[in-house]
This record gives sequence, C-alpha cells and structure tokens, in this order.
Amino acid sequence: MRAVFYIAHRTTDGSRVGIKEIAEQVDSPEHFLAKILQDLSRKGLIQSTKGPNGGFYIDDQSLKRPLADIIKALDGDDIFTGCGMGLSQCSEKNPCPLHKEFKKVRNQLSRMLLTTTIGQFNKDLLAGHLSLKKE
Amino acid sequence: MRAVFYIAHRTTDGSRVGIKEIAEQVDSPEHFLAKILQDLSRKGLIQSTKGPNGGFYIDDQSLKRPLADIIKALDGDDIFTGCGMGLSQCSEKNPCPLHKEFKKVRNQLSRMLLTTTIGQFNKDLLAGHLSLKKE
DNA sequence: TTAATAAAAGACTAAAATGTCTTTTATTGT
DNA sequence: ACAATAAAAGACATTTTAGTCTTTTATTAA
Repeated sequence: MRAVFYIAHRTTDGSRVGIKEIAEQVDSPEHFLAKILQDLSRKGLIQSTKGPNGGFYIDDQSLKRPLADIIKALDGDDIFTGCGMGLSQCSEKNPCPLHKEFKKVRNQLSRMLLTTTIGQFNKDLLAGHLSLKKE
Repeated sequence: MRAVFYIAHRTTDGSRVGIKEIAEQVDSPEHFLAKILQDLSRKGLIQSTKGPNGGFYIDDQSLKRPLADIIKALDGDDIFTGCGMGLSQCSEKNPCPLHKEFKKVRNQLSRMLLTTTIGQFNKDLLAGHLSLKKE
C-alpha cells in the first residue's frame, strides 16, 4: 500500500503501460501491485483495458483529481479527521490541549493534497527527473 | 501501540498507579499495556517500582520531556523525517514537488510536539476533564 | 524470612497487512 | 473462430503487529 503513489503517474504519458513494466520501474512485486491497481481502477482513479496493447492509463479527468483522492482510496481518510492524540472525546466543544494546533497542521496538509492534482504532481516530477524506484 | 498516549499522564499525579487500574481507566488489555509500559520504562520515559505499593509513575524530569519523545520511543521517528510521498530520492537537492510544503507541515508538527511537555499536556487535559477511554 | 504484591520477561496465539500463485475473463490481431 | 495478450479475481502463503498467558524477579510489610 505504501509504495503506491509512484504508479499512477508512470502512466500519465498518454499511452498504456503494462503492469510488468510498471512493477519493474517501481520495483514492487508485480502481483501485489496489480491488486492495488485493480482497486484503484475499480474506484475509477485510473483506467485499464485488457487484451493485447492493453494496460493501465490515466485519462484527462483522472489527471485532474487531487492526490488526496489516492490517499483516501488506499488508506481511508483517517488522516484527514480525528484527534491527533487519538482522544475520541476531543472535539470542538471539548478540545484536547493540542486540538487547535493539530487542526492547523491537518488543514495545511489537506489543502496541499487537495490542491495538487495527479497531473500536476507528475509534471513537476518529470521536470526534476526523479526516478521512482525505492532506493 | 496506538492507544498509548493516554497512560503516561494518568500517572502524573505523584502517586504510583498499578497497571490494572491504568488498563481499566484506559480500557486497553492489561498485559498488552504492560508490555508497552515496560518498554517506556526501560527507555526511561516513565518510572516504576515493583512490590506492594509499587506501580508506575512519572518523575519530575520525565514530566518535562516533550511529547515527541514518547512518539519516538513507540513508533520511531519516521514521522519527523523522510519525504511525505515516500520518494527516497527526494531531498533538498532534488526535491519532489511537495517537498517544501511537506517540510512546512512536518516542522509545524515537530515544533508542536517538541514544545509540549508531558506535564503540560496533562495539566491542560485535566483542566478540561477529558476521560481517556476509547469511546 | 516469609507471604503477598506488583512489575519484568518471555513464550505463545491471533489478526492484519503484505506478498505470491493460479485461474478466469476480456480484448485484439490473424 | 482462434490464439495470444493482458488485466481481474480469488485462493493461498508469509510477515508484521497486536494481544494473551505464564513464569520470574524485585519489593515491602508483617
């Protein structure tokens, strides 16, 4: 689940990319990756077609999705809600000592992830020619 | 590992507290909690004595420790370092598109956790009379 | 110095996350 | 239609994390 941001944008260049190639470029086990991509595909975040010349790709619409969508799809949105200290009673009415501070941090993070689209992130990435391998 | 912030400060009131009482107040399985507390105790973040009238407590020194110390002790300091996107190449020289933004968020979080001591957090908590149970 | 108390330590089990393998289904070129 | 390609699906194995239980060790009070 972790190593996953990588993929979405490997396929951003219009053409379709087979999972073998992706897995290789990202060095993540092929089948494992497949499972995750299938999940993202089911959720409409990426697209895929079967058969020869098939593979994964991302259409223009999906390129406009914020990074936050990927995170939510993969990890749920716990990151965006809830008390940072894990205190369930913590709320606006009854805030824990760090409630306000945490909120600031969280909001900043959310804003960042919501305003950055997949396409954008990718463009910038390519500009800096970063590889996406693990190490 | 998650439900743990709770404890440290349950014992902030000077006297020693048995694990059974803590476990109950925090509703976390006793033995599991014990393991964690032992860990924290070994690392010097909390104190304990055996025998009758023994239990866990926190001395004045430890009360002055920042919350960040607990997090580091329990989860390691991954939160405080590394690229938010999980890109290993990401660095000052070769920053990923969100590097700067992430850094800001991370720094804010660090500052917060470093400047808030256990004692302080606890005092504020008690003032707001929050319970520490899970729900 | 012994009995009771309470944490420390370690072996063990269960659950969840991660990763692998096999079969099925859809697509396309021949 | 058929063979080849590639993702989808799902069964299975491994590893990590969480949680339980039992035994040991230290402390204290009688």
